[in-house]
Amino acid sequence: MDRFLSSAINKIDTKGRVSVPAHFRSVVQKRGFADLYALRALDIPAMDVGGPDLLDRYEQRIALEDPFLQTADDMSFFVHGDGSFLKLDQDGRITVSDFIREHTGITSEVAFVGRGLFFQMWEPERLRAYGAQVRERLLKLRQQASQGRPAASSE
Amino acid sequence: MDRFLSSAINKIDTKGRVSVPAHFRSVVQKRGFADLYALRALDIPAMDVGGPDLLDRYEQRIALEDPFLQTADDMSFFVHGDGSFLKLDQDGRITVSDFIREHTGITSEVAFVGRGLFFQMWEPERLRAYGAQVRERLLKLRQQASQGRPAASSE
DNA sequence: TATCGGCCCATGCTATCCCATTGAGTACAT
DNA sequence: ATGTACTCAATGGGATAGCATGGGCCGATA
Repeated sequence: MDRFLSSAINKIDTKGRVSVPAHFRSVVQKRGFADLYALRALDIPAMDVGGPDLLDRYEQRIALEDPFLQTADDMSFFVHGDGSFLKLDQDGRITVSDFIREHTGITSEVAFVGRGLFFQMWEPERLRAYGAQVRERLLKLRQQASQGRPAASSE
Repeated sequence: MDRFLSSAINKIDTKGRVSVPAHFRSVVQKRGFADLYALRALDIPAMDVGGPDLLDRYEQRIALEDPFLQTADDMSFFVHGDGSFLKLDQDGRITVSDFIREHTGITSEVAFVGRGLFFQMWEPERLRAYGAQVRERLLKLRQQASQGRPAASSE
C-alpha cells in the first residue's frame, strides 16, 4: 500500500522532535520523496505534509482564483511564504518548528492523519473536534441523498 | 463462497488480540487481501472491515466530487483518516486498538457480522440492541405497506 | 562559548511469531 | 447408538523484533 492511511498520535520530546509513524515513513520511501514539504492548510489549523506533488496541488487550487484579485496573491503568499520543509533524521523523526506550532496550536503531542496522497499534522484535541464536525456534515449529506437528492451532488 | 456471511462472537485475550472467524479468513484469502482496513461506520458504533477494494470504492466516489470543495475534503478525511489497518497474524488474529474500542465500545468480546463484501465488528450487547431496532423498523414498514402506504418509502 | 541540529545508542513497550492446550465437531468402526 | 481417533478452530503464553522515545555527544554556526 503506497497511500497515507489511518492516524496516530506521537509525543514531542524535550528537543522538539517527534517520530513520524513508521507506516508513513515507508510510504514516503516507497513514493521516492527525498524530503517533505509542510504547508499550512488553507482553512484549518493543520499542516499538509507531502512530497513535491503537494505543491502542484496547491498551485492548481490557487490557479482557480482570479489572478487580479487579492485572494490569489494572499493564498500564494500563505502557501509559499516560509514554505517550511521537513527533514527526517536517521530515526525517522522531524523537528516541530515554531512555524508549525503557531498555525496548528501543537504543543506536546502531534496527531498524524493519513489523507491518501499526503498526510496532516494536528493538535490532537483540535483534530477530535474537527473530526466530529466532518462526521456531522457527512451524515447530513447522506440524509439529503436518501430524501431523493441525487447521490453525486456536492451541493 | 466468497462473501462474508453469518456472525460470531470471539473473546479478546490479555494481549488485546481476537481471532477473526475462520470462515471470514478464508474469504479474505480467497479474495487475495494482503491486509484488512477498518473504517469507523458513520452512524453506528461499528467498524466496517474489508480489503483494499473497500477503499477503492470510496475513492471512486470521492473522485466524483470537486476536489477543492469541502465535501471532497470531508470524504477523504473520513476514508483515509478515520480508519486503521488490521494486520492478521499467523494464527488469524488481529489486535483491537484503542481506536477501535473508542468508536465501538468493545471491551472484552467482539461480534463479527458478515455483510457480503465486507464485515463489521461490534460490541455484542450493542449489536443485539441495534438488531432489535432494525427488526422494529422493518416491521413498521411492513405494517405501513399493508395499510396502503408505498412499500419502498424510506420515511 | 553557547546553541542548535544531526548522529548514535539505550530503553521500554507492544505487535508479532511460534508453539501448546483446549474443546467442538466429524468420521469411522464396533 | 456409542465410543474413539482425528481435525480444525479458538485461546493462552513465552520469546523476539520493531518502533517510539529519551538522552549523550559532536560539529557547525553565530
